[in-house]
Amino acid sequence: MLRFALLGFLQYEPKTGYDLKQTMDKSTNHFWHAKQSQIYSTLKKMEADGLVVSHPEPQENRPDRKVYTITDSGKSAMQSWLQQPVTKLETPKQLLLLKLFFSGNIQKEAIVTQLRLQRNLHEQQINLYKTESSDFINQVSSSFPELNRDTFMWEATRRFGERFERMYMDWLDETIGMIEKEF
Amino acid sequence: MLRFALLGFLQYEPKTGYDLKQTMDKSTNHFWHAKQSQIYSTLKKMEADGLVVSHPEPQENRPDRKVYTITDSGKSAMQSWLQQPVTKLETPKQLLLLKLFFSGNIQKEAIVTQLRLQRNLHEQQINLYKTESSDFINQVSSSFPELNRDTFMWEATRRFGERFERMYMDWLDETIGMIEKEF
DNA sequence: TATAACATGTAACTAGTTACATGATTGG
DNA sequence: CCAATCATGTAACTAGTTACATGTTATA
Repeated sequence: MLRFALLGFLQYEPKTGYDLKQTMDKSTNHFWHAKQSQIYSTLKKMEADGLVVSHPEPQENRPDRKVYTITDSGKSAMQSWLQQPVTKLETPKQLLLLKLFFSGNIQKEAIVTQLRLQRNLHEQQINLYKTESSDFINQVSSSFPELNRDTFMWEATRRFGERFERMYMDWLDETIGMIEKEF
Repeated sequence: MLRFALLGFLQYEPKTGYDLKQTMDKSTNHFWHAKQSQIYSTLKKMEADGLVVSHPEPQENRPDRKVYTITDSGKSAMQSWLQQPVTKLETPKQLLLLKLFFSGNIQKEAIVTQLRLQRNLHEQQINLYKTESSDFINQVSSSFPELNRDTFMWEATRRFGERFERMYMDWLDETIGMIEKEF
């Protein structure tokens, strides 16, 4: 599926594997991420499949930049993927919940410490959504008003992130409270 | 990580790969799942690593049941895993958000249809949490009061699921509303 | 009559992670 | 002087999915 994330970004403009990593880290990171090495190898396969083409851009004292451009075939693959309905729920793997599920014989204090640590992490994350992510989207939408339908969607995913973190923190607070009282 | 899910269940009683699949599907499915084939191959590796041992149980007209029992080494591996803090946030891959992120050029109606379909799926899921999951936990906790610390944790993960689905539905409703009005 | 439940697994594949290798430039 | 940024990639690995293979018994 990473290929569709990459195609999505290449629809805006040609980019290198390195650029794509930066872009993903700044934008889709909270619902789609990839390591640099996976991006490089996926781009290679995508070129073999005719979804993108690469052109080397020579540089001094650096490896050439390898700039990937989406092809017509890539564009239509992307559009048909976007049209396809998502008919199943995703049940992503959540390490913390797995650990908690089997923590019946762990001391109260250790569990509370574990959950408080998570609470801090989620608090940091919600702040990022409210500041950095929000600022970035506002900046693009005021600089490029023609992208308003795109930024609308970016904002929708940002709102999801914010709601998710809020929900997670509320659940942690509730659970920590219950453990302290009842466990 | 699947190994720890399997070890967790084997702490209660010896089980076959087939049993473990049934158990996971009924309990941890919303935060940890695996295919039957992955469970079989993971158990094999776990036996090679000394975390479990298997004993064949002959049956008539059926393949032998291969019953796995957790070893002392498996028990201590599980306990030390449970003690380890989770220090990073997980950012699981979410296909729907990825698709939505790149849906700026898709017709309004197609997006709304996509999101309404999701809404139905999440509504079904929240109902499962409120009925089946809840009933199962209540049943175990009244039949086996000695497992009350375990069922407390199961219930905590169930509440997470319920809150997650509630949040997801609220976000979908908000987003559908905004698309209908502003997009 | 067919399909679900029981019960095992292998093989081939895709996806993703970790570690390694190279090497210049810029900023603290 | 050290770390970060720029820029590419390969190799070995772990994790997970899909498809195949086998065969009985109970239920609808």
